[in-house]
Amino acid sequence: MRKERKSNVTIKDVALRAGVSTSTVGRVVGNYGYVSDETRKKVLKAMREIGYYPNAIARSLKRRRTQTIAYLVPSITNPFFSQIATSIEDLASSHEYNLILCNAGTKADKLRKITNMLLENRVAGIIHSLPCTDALYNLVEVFQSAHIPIVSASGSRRFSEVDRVMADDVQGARDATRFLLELGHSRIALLAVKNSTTSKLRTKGYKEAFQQTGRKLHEELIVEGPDFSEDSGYTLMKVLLGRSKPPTAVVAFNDVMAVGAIRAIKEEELSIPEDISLIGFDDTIARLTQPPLSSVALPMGEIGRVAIRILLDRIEGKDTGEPKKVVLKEKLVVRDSTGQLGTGHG
Amino acid sequence: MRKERKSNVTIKDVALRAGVSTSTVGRVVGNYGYVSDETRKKVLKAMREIGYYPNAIARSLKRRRTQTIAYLVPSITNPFFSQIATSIEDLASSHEYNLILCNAGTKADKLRKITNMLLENRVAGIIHSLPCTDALYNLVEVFQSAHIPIVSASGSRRFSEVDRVMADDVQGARDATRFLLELGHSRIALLAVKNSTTSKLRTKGYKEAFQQTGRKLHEELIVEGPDFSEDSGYTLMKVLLGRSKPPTAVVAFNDVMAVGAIRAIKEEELSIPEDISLIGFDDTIARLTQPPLSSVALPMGEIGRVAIRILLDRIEGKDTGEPKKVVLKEKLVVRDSTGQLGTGHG
DNA sequence: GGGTAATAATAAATCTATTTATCAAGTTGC
DNA sequence: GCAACTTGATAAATAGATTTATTATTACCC
Repeated sequence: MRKERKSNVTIKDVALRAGVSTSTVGRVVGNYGYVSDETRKKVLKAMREIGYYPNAIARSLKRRRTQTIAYLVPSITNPFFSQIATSIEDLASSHEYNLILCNAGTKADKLRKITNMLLENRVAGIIHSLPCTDALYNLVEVFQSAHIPIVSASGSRRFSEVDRVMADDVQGARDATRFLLELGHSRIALLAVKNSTTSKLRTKGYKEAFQQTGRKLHEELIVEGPDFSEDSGYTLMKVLLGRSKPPTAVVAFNDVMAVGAIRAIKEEELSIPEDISLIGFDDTIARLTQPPLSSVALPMGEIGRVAIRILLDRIEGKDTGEPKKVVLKEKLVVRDSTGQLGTGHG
Repeated sequence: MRKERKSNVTIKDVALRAGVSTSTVGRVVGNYGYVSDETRKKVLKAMREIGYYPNAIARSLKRRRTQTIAYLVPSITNPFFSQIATSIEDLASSHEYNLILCNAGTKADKLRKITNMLLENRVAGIIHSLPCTDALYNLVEVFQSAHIPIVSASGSRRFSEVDRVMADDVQGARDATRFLLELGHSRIALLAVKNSTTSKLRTKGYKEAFQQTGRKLHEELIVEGPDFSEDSGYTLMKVLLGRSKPPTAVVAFNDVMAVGAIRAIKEEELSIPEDISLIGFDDTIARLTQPPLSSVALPMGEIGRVAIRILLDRIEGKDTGEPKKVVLKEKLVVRDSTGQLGTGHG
């Protein structure tokens, strides 16, 4: 014989059962105002007995705010975003906020629809990792004028009126390149990607490393692929290896492209790191490659945590200052794909 | 000079502007009852002019139901779950439902907290991919008695009163094993995992393949690791290769363990597939291994789609029948890690 | 004991959209 | 011409919790 838990038990029923007014029950539930210990006990007992749990909808309506925030991503299957999502969810949940996850995809229509949905649902704030598009412009404008805070977590950097948290791609690429330079390499290739803001920043960091160490930069070793795929990495690496003066080290835009590069290198019967050193970016599948790949890890967890903290401060009015811009360090994780120049037999 | 979009524009303001009653506006927005074309136009015009968008909270309160469903997973970073999440989100969104994503982790407390949160927020239904635990029992019981539909999407199979959608692990493992048997292998190892229901089912399928083809099963080639990690795969494979009669083919519980196995095999200077054929499960990173791994693909997208369809039918009362159990086919994707027995030089 | 303050509890208003009951006006039927 | 019906719009009740204004009670001090 189990207790039937009806969803329509209200504060009124509790009040009736406890023999007090609804407002008194409200004060017990909401933990505000004056309630004597005796009354509180009575009320709590009644609540347990009839299986009451508060209605968040009604509460939101009255309070004119919800405990819901949204996180918008291009694609949740991308581990980069899902890790940010995890850390956001974690902190949000411990502050009693619910997270709506929105897969915005790449179509403008979808994002417009999501924008409306979030407005109608009166979300308390949003975090996004979206690239700059017209639909994002629209979203930012609409939420700004509705005074709902927005934070970009490794999303578009273009809106100076929005709080932004991002990884320092320049520094990450610089560190990776310097590491290779210090190992004695100077013919260091960069596998980049066309039309990518991040790629441009990493290229900048790559160049800075040469400047800072006073070493000669070989412009022709910067090659650009059409996308972030393994194939792209493979093709670029093939081209480099086909040249009369191939590189002795390579920085790839991400781990997946690095995997493509590994395939190309092995096909030419060269070995890593003896003949060629290789560094990836993202540190997602780097542990699993053969040999395990040195890779620049992005602080996904930290990006999410900082973003949600800023957002909560904005929501709760603890921070009314100017829009923030937080830049977080990237960190090179050294594994077995990088080695001193000249240890090879090439 | 941009139009200030205030969040507190109500149906009342629209009514005032259009010169009609609030109920009339309500009928236009909600698209019910009698409204003359002329009046409708007037109202729509007023809505546009003052930037009105309906308040989903108030609507939910009155209608006594929300357009929100929840998807519960152990960890969203796992690509298996994030792919299911994507397909759920997709269909939910096109049916005007919002998705709350809940990372339940492994702690019972967290799931209990989520359970309460979802109840308080009056979600219309939930889908989960959670393993069987006490906290899940509690969740199922609570939602059942509140008459909120639940669907298990590749989660616990134990609740016969809940709709369940799952992949056919027996069939997947059977097909993979048969494929190897047909290539001439008979010493086929299985890298399993302790205390895993899925592992037990795959072991069953593995055994069935031998029975069906009338081939001799080597019990000693079924080995169990403590978890699903790469290390676990590596260690198990090392043990197998150390034996006097090592296997000529291996079925690994998942792709990550297969990567571990690859590492072990290469360490012994053996090659794939010449000396040893290898099949993984999940088809997540299989494209990226060296050589590209043959792997049993699970129908994540289909699982999500079927689950959300069932859930929506339950929510909208279109399906009031007995709990369903839908079993979906797994599909072996053949790449380069599998070959005919005896082509090797071992 | 009267006056002030602090404490407890209540009644009633509020939040916004939906929906029912109601009313007014116009149409049809006999 | 009056009842019955359809159409179009309105007023008011409703959903469930919060909050303000209000009343009742107790405590304390001179």
